[in-house]
Amino acid sequence: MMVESASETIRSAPSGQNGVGSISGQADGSGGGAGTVGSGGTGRDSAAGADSNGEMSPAELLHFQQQQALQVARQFLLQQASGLSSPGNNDSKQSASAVQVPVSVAMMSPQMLTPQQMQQILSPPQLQALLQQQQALMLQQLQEYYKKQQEQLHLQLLTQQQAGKQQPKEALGNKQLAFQQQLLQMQQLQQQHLLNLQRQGLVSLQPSQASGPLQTLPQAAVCPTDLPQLWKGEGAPGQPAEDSVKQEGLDLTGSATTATSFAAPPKVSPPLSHHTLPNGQPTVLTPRRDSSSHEETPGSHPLYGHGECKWPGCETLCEDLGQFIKHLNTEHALDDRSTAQCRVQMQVVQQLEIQLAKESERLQAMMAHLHMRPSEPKPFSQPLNPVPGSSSFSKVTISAADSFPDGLVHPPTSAAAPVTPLRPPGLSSASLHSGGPARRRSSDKFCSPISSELAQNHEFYKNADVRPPFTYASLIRQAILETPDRQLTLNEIYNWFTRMFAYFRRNTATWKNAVRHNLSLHKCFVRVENVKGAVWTVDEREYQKRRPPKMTGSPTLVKNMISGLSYGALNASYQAALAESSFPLLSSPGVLNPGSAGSLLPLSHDEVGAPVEPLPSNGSSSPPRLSPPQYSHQVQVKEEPAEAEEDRRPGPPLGPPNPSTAGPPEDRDLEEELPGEELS
DNA sequence: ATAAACCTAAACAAGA
DNA sequence: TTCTTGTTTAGGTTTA
Repeated sequence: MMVESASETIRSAPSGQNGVGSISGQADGSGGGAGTVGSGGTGRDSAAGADSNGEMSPAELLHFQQQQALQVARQFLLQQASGLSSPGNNDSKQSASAVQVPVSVAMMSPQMLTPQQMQQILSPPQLQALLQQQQALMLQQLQEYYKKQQEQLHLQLLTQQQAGKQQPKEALGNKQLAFQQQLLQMQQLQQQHLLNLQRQGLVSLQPSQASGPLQTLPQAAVCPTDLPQLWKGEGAPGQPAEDSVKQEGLDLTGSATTATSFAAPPKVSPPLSHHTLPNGQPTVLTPRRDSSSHEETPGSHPLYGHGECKWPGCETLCEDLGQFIKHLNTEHALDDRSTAQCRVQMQVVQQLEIQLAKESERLQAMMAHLHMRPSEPKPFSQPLNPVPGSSSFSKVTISAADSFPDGLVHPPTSAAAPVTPLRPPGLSSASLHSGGPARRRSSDKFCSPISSELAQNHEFYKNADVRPPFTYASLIRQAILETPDRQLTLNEIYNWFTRMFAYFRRNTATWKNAVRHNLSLHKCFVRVENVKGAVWTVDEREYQKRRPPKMTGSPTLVKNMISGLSYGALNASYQAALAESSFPLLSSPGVLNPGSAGSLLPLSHDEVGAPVEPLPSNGSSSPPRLSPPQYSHQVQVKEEPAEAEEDRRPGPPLGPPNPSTAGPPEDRDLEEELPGEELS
């Protein structure tokens, strides 16, 4: 930071006194002490306005993200349901990094949100951003999760063998020891067990139709009863059954324990635990028999993609399908480990379903509350239902040998699948892609077209008290560029903010200060003196200059963008980029039609992310701050003084969401550019 | 761990 | 004197 301002810091202000400590608070009182408090750690962004609002707590934010994640998960589920039936599809989809999102989702836990936050959640831009973020996050989580799962599985398996059904992993330590001792015996037992399983019916279970997510589990969970029994016989070195509870997720064996285990309800998500084990139904294991199943699918295999084995936690590289099959048969043969993994997978799926159901419910309630009728209660319910592909994963997936692999949570690699997310009626298509939690600057980083985003969600921002996911700088720039003259007085900028965003109708002191601060701080904003005052213009070159560093080449971003589900977003981005680069005004809805750009879709991240530089940025020395704007347009200083009035109101009681929207159509400039804006 | 980009708060100065 | 506009600092958060 110093750096930037440094150059200009020549100022010789006698600031000595101000120094640090002046605690005086003449300010608007909103932020009494240092901002510290208000912003509360992480969640800050959304809290931006938090000073007074202060609604978003870190936890809430987290929840928010989780919600988004669920959404993503749901989408994946839907996708699977719809197209997946054909294994082939999978392959194609897998092109991108296989994102196994769902799992991560399963690990999330719900929390409460305040109405306001909900609004935020629904904000298109935020949603979009959130989705993107979530994807990246999920990838990581998934990987980690798988690893852990595997480890746990292993341990648990061992444990179980030793102790018998009820043993919880807690005792792992002991169990391990015991395990070592009895390892041999165990193996033998295992073999027997496996044989039994095979006999019993590795055949898959029929996807029973579960009306609710939960039901699915029980049956699906099925694990061969015999197994437990066998293990039981072994007698484990004392392990209290109590612990079992903790395992919830992994409680594979559970079934054996059946009754007992149930007794102790898992703390977290009750449903899960019990799902595990219905009476022995061989189902689970079935899948494993991969060998047979794969063979069936000619050119591809659900567990094979991108040259590597998709078995949870495996990732072994296989040159071709043949090799993969071989690998599958050797490494993932029907053994205890594979079995356990299957069970885990089952659990994962079940958890996801449950979680999804819960979150869906909540989402619906939220949307209903916000008057945004989710036209899709069905979406998720579907998954739960016995829909062919997706529906109750647990059952279907697992049971059917073939489906099984697929059932593995790996989500169809997003990228490919054109997701048709559910969009709240009220939101524009653009909103869809918008993930959510978008960090405010995200848009900036993504070079996302603020203009397009704004154009498309104009109404939304105008009416919803949601903080726009753009930086002050980008907003200011947008405001300025939207005018014919490409110049605005400070007051006009203020007006633009309040007119365009409901959010900025509050806490005026705060954001206005921020606006002024940004104008002064960023070189891209050039102040031009006029007889009647001064106007601010944008030095596009400078503006563009500051972006590259952030955005370029961030693998993560790229990933996110690719896997970003909605290519709609890409389209929007692209369009916006174009619009921004060439003619900001183009951003008007009519011009930028998402649909039309469909063909452009296949952009590389680079294209999308790369800063659009309309100007021959030779990167040469950027003229110091006051250098004349190099923006193509000559800046002609306006004569007319800004009309100040309207905004002065400290907090224009926009109380209600619909506020002034109709608002002060003060700026004629704007209206010209964004016709229809005032319409609603 | 660090730097960069952002954000918020706040002190000040100049001018109306 | 008060308010607006600008400029700077400072400190905190997030992200790469």
